[in-house]
Amino acid sequence: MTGRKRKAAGDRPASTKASTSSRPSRSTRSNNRQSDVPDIYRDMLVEADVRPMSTSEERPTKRKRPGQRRDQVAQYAQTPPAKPRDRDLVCPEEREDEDESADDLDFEDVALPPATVQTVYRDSDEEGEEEDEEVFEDVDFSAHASATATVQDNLPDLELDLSARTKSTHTKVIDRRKPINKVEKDRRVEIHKTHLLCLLAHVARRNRWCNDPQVQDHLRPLLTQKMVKQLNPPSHLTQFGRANSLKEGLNLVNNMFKARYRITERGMRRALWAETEEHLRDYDLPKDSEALLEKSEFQEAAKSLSGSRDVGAQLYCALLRTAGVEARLVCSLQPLSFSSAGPYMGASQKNKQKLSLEEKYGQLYKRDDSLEASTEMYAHLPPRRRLGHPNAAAFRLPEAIPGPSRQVVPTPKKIRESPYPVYWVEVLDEGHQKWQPTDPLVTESYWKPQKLEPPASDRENCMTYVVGFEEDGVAKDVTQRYVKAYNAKTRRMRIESVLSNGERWWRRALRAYSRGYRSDLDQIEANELAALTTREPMPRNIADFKDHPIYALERHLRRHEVLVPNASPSGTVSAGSKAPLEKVYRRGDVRIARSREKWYRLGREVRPDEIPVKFITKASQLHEDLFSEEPPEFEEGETNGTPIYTMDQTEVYKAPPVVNGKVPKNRYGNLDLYVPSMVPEGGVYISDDLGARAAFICGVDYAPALTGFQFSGRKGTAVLRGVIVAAEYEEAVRAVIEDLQDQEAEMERERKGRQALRMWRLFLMNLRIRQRIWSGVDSEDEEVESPDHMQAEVDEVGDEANESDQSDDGGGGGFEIDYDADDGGGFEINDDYAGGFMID
DNA sequence: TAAAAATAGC
DNA sequence: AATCACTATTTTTA
Repeated sequence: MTGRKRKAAGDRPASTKASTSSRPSRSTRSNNRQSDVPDIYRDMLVEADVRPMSTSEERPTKRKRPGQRRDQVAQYAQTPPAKPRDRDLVCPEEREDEDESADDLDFEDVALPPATVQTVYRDSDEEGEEEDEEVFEDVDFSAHASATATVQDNLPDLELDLSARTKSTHTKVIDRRKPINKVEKDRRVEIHKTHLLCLLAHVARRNRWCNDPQVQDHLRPLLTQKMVKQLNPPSHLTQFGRANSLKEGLNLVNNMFKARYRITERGMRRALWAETEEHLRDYDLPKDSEALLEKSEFQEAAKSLSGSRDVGAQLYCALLRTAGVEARLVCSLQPLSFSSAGPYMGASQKNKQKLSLEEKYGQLYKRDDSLEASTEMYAHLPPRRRLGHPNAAAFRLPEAIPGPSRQVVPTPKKIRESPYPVYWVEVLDEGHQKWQPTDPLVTESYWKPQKLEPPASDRENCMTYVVGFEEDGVAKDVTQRYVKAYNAKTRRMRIESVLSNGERWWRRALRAYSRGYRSDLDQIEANELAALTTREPMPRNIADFKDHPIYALERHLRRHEVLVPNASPSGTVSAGSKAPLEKVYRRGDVRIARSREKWYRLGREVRPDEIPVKFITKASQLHEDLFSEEPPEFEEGETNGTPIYTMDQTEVYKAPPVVNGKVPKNRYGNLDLYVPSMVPEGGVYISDDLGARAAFICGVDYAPALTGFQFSGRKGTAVLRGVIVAAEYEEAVRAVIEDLQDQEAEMERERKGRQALRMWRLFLMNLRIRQRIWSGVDSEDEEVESPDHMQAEVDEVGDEANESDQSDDGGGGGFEIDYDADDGGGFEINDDYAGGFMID
C-alpha cells in the first residue's frame, strides 16, 4: 500500500523535474520548488491539474482523466480483496454516512452508481486508509519549515495550464442560457480548489515565519514591560479580569503598532477572472504590490516595519507571539471564484461600475497606469510571479481609466485598498477559552468579529474561507465566526456548495495542517462555530432560500422533491412587500421521491396500494403541453406523469427465496442484485467473475448477479458481476474458484514463460544471423563464440518456443522473425519476462 | 437615487 | 437519466 502512494506521489514530479531542467533559466528554482511542495500536496496538485509551467510543451492537449483513473484501478486491482464483502454493494447514500472518516485519496467526484463496478478500487482505497491517515498526521511542521509552495501575492507558484481548454470555451458562447457548460464549470472548480491549496500553503509559510527568532528579535524592542504584563495576566484574576487585561494590552500594542508600521505596498486582493486572453496578457500587477518572497525579506520588513498590510498583520502576529500571547495568523483566502458570476474586467457595462467603485476607493488605480515602464521592476521575476494564472487571473483597472490619470504621481502614495483586511490575528482569551480577533492596521479593532466581513459589493475582498494558523502550524477554518450569513450567502461561494464531497475535500485540505487529535479548546471552538451557524437568522429574501441547508421553499423544490405530509412551516417570507406570503419549511421536511423502478434499483419496493405523492411529467410532454396550450388531461387518479413515492411508502425488497438449491431468476436469466439486501433468502452472493464457471463446474444452479448498469451515451448495458448460489453450495463453489484462480495464475506464468522464450529465440536468432554475416568479414579463424554451440542453443530454444506458439496462436512458426509479437517487439526484456524464463 | 432583489426569458 | 443556470430587465427598498 505504501508503494502505491509513493508511486503516485513520486512518478509525476520526477518526470516534470526532468523536463524542467531542460530549461536552464528556471531550472534551479523549479527544482527547488519541486521539493518545496509537501508530499501531501503533491497528489492534490497533480489531481488538481497543476503542473509546472515548463512542461507545457510535452503535455498532451487533452487530458484524459478516465484513462488515468483506469490505470489506478488496474494498479489497485492487483491486490484483490480477500473476501467479498457486503460493502461491495452499498448504495451511495448509506455509504456516505458510514464512511464519514474514510477520506479517500481521490479528489474527483466519482458519482458512484448504485451498484458498482468501481468497488474494486473503492475497496483498495479503504484498505489504504490508515496509511493515508498516518501520512497526513505525521506531517512535521518544523521539518517542512522551508518546504512549501512559494506564493506571491495571491498567485500560486505552480501554474495551471489550461490554455487548450480555455480557448475552446472562450471563443464559442452559443447558448445564452448556458454560457457555462459543465466542462467549463468543472474547470473552474478545479482552479478554485488548486488556488485554495496554494493559498493555504502560502499562509502556512507566512505563519511559520512569524515564529522566526530573528523576526521576533527585531520586534521585541517594540514591546514595553507594561504591554507584556497586560497581555499575560496572572491566572489568579477572574475570567473578566484576565480578558480585560488582555484587551488593554492589545489596545496598547495595537496603537503602537499602527503608529510604527508603514504600509508601503499593496496586499493581497481577491483574484478575479479575466474575460479574454488579451486582458490577461496585458495584465500586470500594480507596481506597489507586495513583492516579498523570501524569509530574509520578511526579516527585513520586521526590521524596517514597513511593507504591505498583510505583512503588517503577520509581523503583528509575530509580535504578539513574542509577547507570549497565543496568537493565530488569520487569513481570509481570496481564491478565484468558481461561479462565473463574479466580477470581470472589460465588459462595457461593468466599466461604469468600476469607475464608480474607483471613486469610492479613491484614486487608487491611477498610479497603476504609470507603471507600464515599471515592468522591469518585476523583470527579474519569472512571469508567473507577475500574473495570477496564465489564463485565469485578476482584473486590472487601468484600462478603463482615461488618459489624464496616466501621469506619474511620485509622491507619498496613500494606498487605498479594501477597507477590510485580508490578514488579521486572533488571540486566545484564556479565561473564556475563546479566540478573539484583533486587527490593528485596517479596521483598528479588536474583539469585534463582526467588523471584519466586507460587504458583498467589495470587489477586492471577498470573505469565503477564513483560516487561522496557530503557532504550531495547525490550521482552523473559522469562517463562521466572521460571516453573518454563512448558510445563506457564504456557503454558496464555497466548495461545499458545488461538490458533493466538497466538505470532505476541504476537511482533507486542512488536514494537512491538523494536529492529529482534538483538544478541548478545539471542541469548544467547534461548538461555538456550529452554534453561530445554527443561530443564523432566517433569510429575508427569496433568493437566499434557494439551496439553503436549513430552510426550503416550496417554489424551490426540485422536480422529484416533495414535502412530508405533516410538514409545518417554520416561518414565512414574501417576495417584496406586496407579494403573497410564502411558507418556509425545514429542509429536513423535504423528501426525495422516486419512481417504482428507481426504488427497486435501491433494493426497495413500493408497498401495494400506496398513493403516489406526486406525478412527474417528462420534459418532452411538458413541452408538448406548452405548445398545445391545452390543459393536460387529468383523469381521476391517472395522469400522464410518472408516479413517484417517498421512502416511507416503500419497504425492503425481498427476493423470492432459494428453494432446494434452485435460484430464482429474472426473465434474462439473471438475478437483480443492486444492493446486498437483494440477495434472496437461502442464497449467497459470490462476487467473483469466476463464479459462473465455478458454479457450472460444480453443477449447481446459479444466477449471474446483475449489479447495475453502465451508461455510455443513451443506452445502458447491464453489469454482471459474480453469481448467486444456494448457501449450501457456497463452500464448494469457492473452493472451485480458488482452484480456477490457481490454474489461471499457472497459465499466466506459462504464458509469460513462453513469451520469454520467444524473446530469447528472437534474440539468439538475431545473434546467429549477425554472426553469420560477420563470420566472412573478420579473420576467418578468429571466432569469439563457437557457432556450433550457438546453433545448438538456438535450435533448442526455438523448438520449444515454436511448440508453444503453435499451441497458442498458431502464428510465428518456422524461422520467420515475428516482429509483430503482441507483447512488444524489440529486446526489452524486463524482469517479468526474465523471471518467467528463469523459473522455468 | 442607488443598490438589492425579483422576474422574465427559451 | 435528467437538468436549471445565467443575463438583462423590472421592481422594490433604504
